This record gives sequence, C-alpha cells and structure tokens, in this order.
Amino acid sequence: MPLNFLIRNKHVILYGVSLAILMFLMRWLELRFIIFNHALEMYIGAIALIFTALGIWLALKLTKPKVEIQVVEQIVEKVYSVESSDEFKLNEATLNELGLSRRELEVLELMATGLSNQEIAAQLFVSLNTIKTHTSKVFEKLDVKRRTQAVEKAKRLSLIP
Amino acid sequence: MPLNFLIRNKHVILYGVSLAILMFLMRWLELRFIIFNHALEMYIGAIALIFTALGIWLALKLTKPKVEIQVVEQIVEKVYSVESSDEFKLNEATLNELGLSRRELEVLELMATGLSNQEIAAQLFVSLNTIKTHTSKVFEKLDVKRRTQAVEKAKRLSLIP
DNA sequence: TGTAAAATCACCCGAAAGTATGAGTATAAA
DNA sequence: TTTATACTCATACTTTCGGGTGATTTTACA
Repeated sequence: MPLNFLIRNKHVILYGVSLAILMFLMRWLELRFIIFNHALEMYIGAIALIFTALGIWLALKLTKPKVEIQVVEQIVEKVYSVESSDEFKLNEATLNELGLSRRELEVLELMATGLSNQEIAAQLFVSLNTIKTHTSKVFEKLDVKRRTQAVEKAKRLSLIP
Repeated sequence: MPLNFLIRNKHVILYGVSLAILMFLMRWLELRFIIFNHALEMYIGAIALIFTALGIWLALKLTKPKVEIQVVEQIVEKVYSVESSDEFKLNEATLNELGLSRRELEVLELMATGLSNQEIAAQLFVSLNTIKTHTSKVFEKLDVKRRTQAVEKAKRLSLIP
C-alpha cells in the first residue's frame, strides 16, 4: 500500500517537501546575492535532510512497541477509619496574616462551592457589586487573579475545607 | 482563501520558517567567525545532531503512543491510620461512566490549578477555541455550569487530586 | 473501507467576572 | 471625637467565560 503509506505520513512528506523547497529558495537567494560556497551549502542541506530523515526513522523505530500497557489496579478499599478523617482545621494564623476579613472568608467559602457572584449576592442578601468588591479584595489578599486560583490557594492554605 | 491556507498549514510553515532562520543563522555565524570553517567536522556534526533531534521531535510529535489500559481488579484491605496517606487514586469507574476523554480530563486538571482558558491553550499548544470546546464538553458531561463547579465536582468524584 | 468518536479550530454573542474609582455607613479603637 | 477598618453599593469599562453552530482532520474500529 504505497498510497496508504503516503497518506499516513503526509505530514512527514510535507515537511520534507517544504524543506526541499526551502533549499531551492535559499539557493536562489544565494544566486541573487552572490557570494557563497555552493558545494558547502548543498553539503549542509544534504546532511540536514539525511539526518532529519534519520531522526524520524529512529524515533519511529524506537517507539515501535507503542502499545503501552498500563496496568491499573482498581483497589477496593475497606477503610477502618480512626475518625479524624475529614476534620477541617482552619488555619487561623495564615488567615490573620493575610488579613482576610470575616465577610471575605464567607464569600470565599461560597465561591469554593462553585457559586457565581450573583448567587453569592443572593445568598448573603447583598448586591452583586458588593460581592464583586469582596472578591476583588480576596484576590488581592491572596495574590491571585481568578476565583479558581483563589479557591485552589485557599484550600491549600487550609482556609477552607 | 490564502488566510485559511496559512492557518491550515501553520505547522509546516512554522517548521519551514524556523528551519530558514536556523540556516540563515548558521550562514551568518559562518561569515562572522571564519574560524568555524576550520572545524568543519564539528560544524557538520552539530548540524547532524540538530536535525536528528528535529527529526526525532517531529516524529514523536506526530505519533501518539497508543495506550492500552488494562484494568486489573484487586481487592485490597487498606487500613488508614491517623495520618492516612494522601495518595490520589483516580476514580476510573466514574471517569468512564461520565465518558470523559483523555484530553478533557487533562483540561480539567489544568482548570483545577486555576489556569484561564488562554493559559491552558498555551500550555497544551492548541488554540483558545479548542479549549473552549473541551471545557464545554466537560461541563456538559459533569452536568455543571461553571468551571468552579466542575473543579469542585471533579475533586469530589476523585477525578482529580 | 466506511463509520463513529475524538480532537482541532473558527465565529458570534450574551453573560459573568474582574478592574478601577469613588463614596456612604457602621463600629470599634485610640 | 477622631481615626481606622469593615461593609456596603454604584458606575463604567475590559476581559474572560460559556453557549451554540459548523467544519475539518485524526484515529480507532468493525
């Protein structure tokens, strides 16, 4: 199946062809701006071509056994929990250090549950603008740019469960 | 559609352009440091090396490793002591049940770190639109409306750490 | 060899999020 | 009583998200 082969490797072939075109282009440029060692240029071009092909061939050969078998162990766990499993301990120290206010933490918590600003506003009986102000301050204090980052960081710092 | 053509073949064109730059750079180097000619062997060797690497990179980029997943069920009784290990065990069952693809999970993971779609696109070397498509599908499959909810739910389902 | 799923990308549009700035109110501390 | 802080809200503007549509290209598979 030569056709199939061509189709299958059309990227590689395209690459090769473009390389060839480039070579001709460069040769042409060379003719226009004179000065150059043709033999050396072609030599280099040939080497580049050959070794590119070699690299491709090599990589393809090396990845031949590309059917990687991943053994995934599905563990059925029997957990003898010694309580304490999901107890959340708020990191008060960091909280104070960051200077997060009570309200800001509250907003942060709701944010972490995936609520939109609008929904948070409704839940806290304040306006959307107020929530925006809070979130802005939270981002500023946590030194992040987005709510997703804020949530991620807050969890990492044990500010929220 | 010349624009469309450019977009469609941007990979090939990129290769070509970078190759061209490299060639010109080499020529320039040669002109500036004639001493280099004395070490012709080294010069050629370097070129060979570079293009071999280029070929390998190209081939690897164009061939995806086929991963065959073999799920081996294993009943293990695990006892968690007080400081239980925080190893993450991906919930493959739920993953398959939801029909999340590999790429979608990948995007979800990056999303969970707080990256914007733009940043995820940059990291995965694809366009912003592609990421939008992925995120949309993720939201659909997870049955959520926002990325924050998606992350929250994914963590809850042990799809991500 | 045809088909189905996955991955890629474009374009549009409206909604949500985020930024910047200013300002009024309440409250607790100095 | 002044001062500082937290909380509230507004307006205006920019950016990002998310939905919807349609299309091409790979890849896998029957």
